[in-house]
Amino acid sequence: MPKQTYIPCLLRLFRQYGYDGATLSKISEATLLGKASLYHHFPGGKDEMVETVLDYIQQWLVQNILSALQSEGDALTRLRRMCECLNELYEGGEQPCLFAILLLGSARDVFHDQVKALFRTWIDAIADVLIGAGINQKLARHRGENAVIMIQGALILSQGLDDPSVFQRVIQRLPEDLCRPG
Amino acid sequence: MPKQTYIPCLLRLFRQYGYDGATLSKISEATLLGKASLYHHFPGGKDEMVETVLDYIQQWLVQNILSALQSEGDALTRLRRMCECLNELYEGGEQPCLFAILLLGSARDVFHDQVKALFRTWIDAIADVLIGAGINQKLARHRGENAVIMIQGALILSQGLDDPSVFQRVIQRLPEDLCRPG
DNA sequence: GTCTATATTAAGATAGAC
DNA sequence: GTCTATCTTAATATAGAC
Repeated sequence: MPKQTYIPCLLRLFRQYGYDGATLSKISEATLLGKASLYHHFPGGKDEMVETVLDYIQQWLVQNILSALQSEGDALTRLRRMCECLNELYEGGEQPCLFAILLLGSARDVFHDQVKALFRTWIDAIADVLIGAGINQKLARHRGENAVIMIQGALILSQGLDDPSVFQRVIQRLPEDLCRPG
Repeated sequence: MPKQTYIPCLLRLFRQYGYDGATLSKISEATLLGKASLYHHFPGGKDEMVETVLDYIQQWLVQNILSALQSEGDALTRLRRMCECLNELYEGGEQPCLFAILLLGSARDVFHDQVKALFRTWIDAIADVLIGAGINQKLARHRGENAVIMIQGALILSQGLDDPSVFQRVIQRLPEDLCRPG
């Protein structure tokens, strides 16, 4: 099987156990591949697996989140489409964000630049929608950051309270919060 | 030295490397204690070290955060005092939150109940301040959650963008945001 | 592309001397 | 309370057959 096959499985493992906790043994078991086979697909080991998953998420971000933000309709509609995408990505708040996991594990330095770039892209895309809706540039930038902050925070608290309704409530109200005047 | 001596060092290590990344070798090096000495102080190994640090943070939370929230003055003043405490705890946004680290590592299940209880206590204390300021119970509860969400999210994004000013901006505006009418 | 087998290193943990 | 030395297990990684 081509290595793309294993991306969903790898994503699941890294989200469940974190970077350090997702051992090759667990990965071998979950993918039904021997360790040697894993190194055939990913010569760089676990780091290359994470890179591959991050590349996949970047693609997904462009084709879903950014696509929603640049779609037809007014700002509110587009932000709502983004939130529908997020609900899928994070499985209704039951799955954590890989970015946060990578930032809080021992491999922070390895993936930091890529995560930073992804955060920037995402924030800029939200800010652009708000600027298009007549909000001034500085405020739009802050609200773009706030959107990501609310999403990341809601995911943490949903995990912490073991209650995905926290995430649900946040993404329900987020689009209108972002569009509110001044 | 009594084991309390090593708590700040352990907290620093767990925040820097995460639960899985903070190995006994690193801990041994940082504390200047041999591994056998570490097991003398913490017979339960790394889990007991984390428990000890969590107990310390719980104490700190009661004596600083909760104390600020239950101090003299109006709601706005008390929430500002809380934010001053948070600025200290998270070193201006440069340090991540241990709760998030534990929730996103492989030891999630071990510490989940304690982290959950700490989140609940914190949220309840914020909600009580807002109820005292005339905000209705359900809204106060949501705003208490939102406060923790904003703080956790701001810490993640500060790490991600490598820019603590994100956290600074959030805790600056948080008290007034929480107190705003309806 | 996958396997078995194995090498190498590091992690968690303990025994027993001082 | 701390040490040296050691043990056991597990983690990353590779060699070489099929």
